[in-house]
Amino acid sequence: MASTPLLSANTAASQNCQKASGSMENKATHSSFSIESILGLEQKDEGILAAKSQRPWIDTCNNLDGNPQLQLSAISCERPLLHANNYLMQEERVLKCEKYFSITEKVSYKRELSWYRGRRPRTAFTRSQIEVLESVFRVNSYPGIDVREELAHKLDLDEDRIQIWFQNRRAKLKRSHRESQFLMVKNTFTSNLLE
Amino acid sequence: MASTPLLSANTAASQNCQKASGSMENKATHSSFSIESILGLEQKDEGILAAKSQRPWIDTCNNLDGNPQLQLSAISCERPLLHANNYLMQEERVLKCEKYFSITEKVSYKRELSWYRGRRPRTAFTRSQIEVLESVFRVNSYPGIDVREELAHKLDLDEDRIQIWFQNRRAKLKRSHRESQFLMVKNTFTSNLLE
DNA sequence: TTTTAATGTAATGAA
DNA sequence: TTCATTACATTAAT
Repeated sequence: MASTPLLSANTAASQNCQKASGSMENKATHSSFSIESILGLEQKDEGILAAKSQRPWIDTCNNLDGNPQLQLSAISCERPLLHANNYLMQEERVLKCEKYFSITEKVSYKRELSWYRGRRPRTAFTRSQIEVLESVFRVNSYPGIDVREELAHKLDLDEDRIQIWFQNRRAKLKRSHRESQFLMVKNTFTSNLLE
Repeated sequence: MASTPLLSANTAASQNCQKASGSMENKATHSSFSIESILGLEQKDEGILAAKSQRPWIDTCNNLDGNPQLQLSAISCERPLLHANNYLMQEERVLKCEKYFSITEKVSYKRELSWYRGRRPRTAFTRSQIEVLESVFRVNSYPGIDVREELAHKLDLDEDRIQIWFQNRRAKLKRSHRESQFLMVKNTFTSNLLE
């Protein structure tokens, strides 16, 4: 086992490209990588000051405290900075903010945290909601805005949730198709070898 | 919950316009939609001939038996049927299948089970592998594809394992921070009560 | 029992 | 929109 902790690497190659998960081409530059590429590039820009809120679930914070500083600091970091220092600072800020919530407004500690992380709390669809969505998906995997609005109303969900659900569902279908295609090819290939 | 499956809708409005995600204007025509708009458009294309199997560890089954029936029944079910009946049937099939394995090929009954359950056998990282992973994690908890490939090569692991490990490691870090923060809140709260 | 590898999927951003 | 990747909840192996 190589005991070199991979931290002594160096030289060049500071690209941040992400490989397509599941593809096996491009072993290009399998040589070494720089410290900079590990600590990587934090070229995270801040597209702050957007006009309309892209994160409606954060707005609930507005009537809970009069300290915009807290929201900004919590929202501004797109990438949740999980490494040591920044991460802790982040958490502390969230904590301070939490003091401004009343008991009743405080849904749960975890939920607040994810809010201030700037990420929408994960929606848990009910079984019946899934059933309806699936039944619609079977006949139309590309519902227009009208269908989505109708679904949103009938299922008591945001239209955005519907849209995202169909996007993810299409991705899942595509994945499963890829999978079955692969198996077919593989089986054909191996059976050709055997006969 | 509305039990009407939304398939009985009707009349007009068959546009397929996509709303800008995140905007909340234009509630135009929030009325109903036609069957045609649901059934519509099935313009499914298939980007076929994609490369990699999503469950490569199942492929090893090929050289262990000449009974594709077993593989098919095992693979075809996405959710590995964890409830009573199906699960038991599954186990019996695995047992029968196992007769075809030679001693050397038979790793362990449990391992076979997890294969046929469609779940990857749990990877047991060595201590030295963990050490390297941890040392990299300390400086960068979001390694790019280049770093992951490098790690995979040096540690003799699949790149997928590296990726999953970092995902779980990030989740663990988050959890521990949550917990310590929670303790801090509780302590602050109680000490405020006491003074 | 606890820890953690593996899985499924909602959410996000880039192209 | 797709696509890759993330967070997060859950399952299950150790």
